[in-house]
Amino acid sequence: MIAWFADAGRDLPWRSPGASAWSILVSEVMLQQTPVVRVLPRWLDWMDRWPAPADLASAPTAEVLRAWDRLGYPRRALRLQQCARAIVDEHDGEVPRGEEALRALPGIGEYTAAAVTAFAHHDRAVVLDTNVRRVLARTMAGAALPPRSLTVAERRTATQVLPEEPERSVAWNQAVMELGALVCTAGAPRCEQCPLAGPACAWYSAGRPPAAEGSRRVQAFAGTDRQLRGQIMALLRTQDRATEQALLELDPGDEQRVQRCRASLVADGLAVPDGAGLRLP
DNA sequence: AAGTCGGGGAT
DNA sequence: ATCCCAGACTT
Repeated sequence: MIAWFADAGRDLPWRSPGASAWSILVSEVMLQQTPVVRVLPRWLDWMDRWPAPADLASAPTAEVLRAWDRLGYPRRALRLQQCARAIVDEHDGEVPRGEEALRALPGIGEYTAAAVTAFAHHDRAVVLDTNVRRVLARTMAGAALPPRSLTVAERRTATQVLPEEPERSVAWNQAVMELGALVCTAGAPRCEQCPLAGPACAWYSAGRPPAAEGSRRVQAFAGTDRQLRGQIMALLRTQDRATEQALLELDPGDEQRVQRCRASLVADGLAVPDGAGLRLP
């Protein structure tokens, strides 16, 4: 796996030897539910503009939200700035070491704390993202896809296969994630390119049986509050403010929905009232 | 354990 | 149209 990564791994800027712990943390937050190709340009601009936690901490929040652009889930941008402020206030401006201290930061959950521990501090940590879960589900459990939510069995397996030696554990984490992203993909896995194709993979050995028919039942997007909230945020990013008229035009048929979304954005701190309209905080 | 929260490219 | 993406947080 580690040899495969050395040969096939992507050359991403947050993996360069000169990348700071903060820049790696920023990349991990941006990559939460957002593909690499879309994060790349935003991350480059972001790090050029706010290279250290103190820079982001003192930036106008409206500019932070604009720089976040269309990465999605803009609450992540808000939390990232809160994270920067917490690092400045509580950790002397340095990304803290240790999963417990990292998890106490806004927007840093189990996965990101482990990823920063491994990739920024080069300490041993059980990194379990969607890619690792899928690779382990196939190779170890013989299943086409991992369970819907993270289970204790998955944590146990991931801990079991993680190399003891810290440097190797970091390389392993990086390699398994990359394998899941490039080869052991959700849709059409490229088993012919996989170093684990064969006895090393239970799913491959079993003839790649299809996933059980579990209705994933993901929330639809068109017509939801999520979509309208996104449209409102897009409006606020490009124009300085949005009038009530402009907001209502986003969904002329449902004023209730517009008002509901407007109120929820204010409640989330993503927008502030501006007369009857809205503006960025 | 289930819901909510963006957005875009692939299928 | 549906799926999927280096998840976090609330209920």
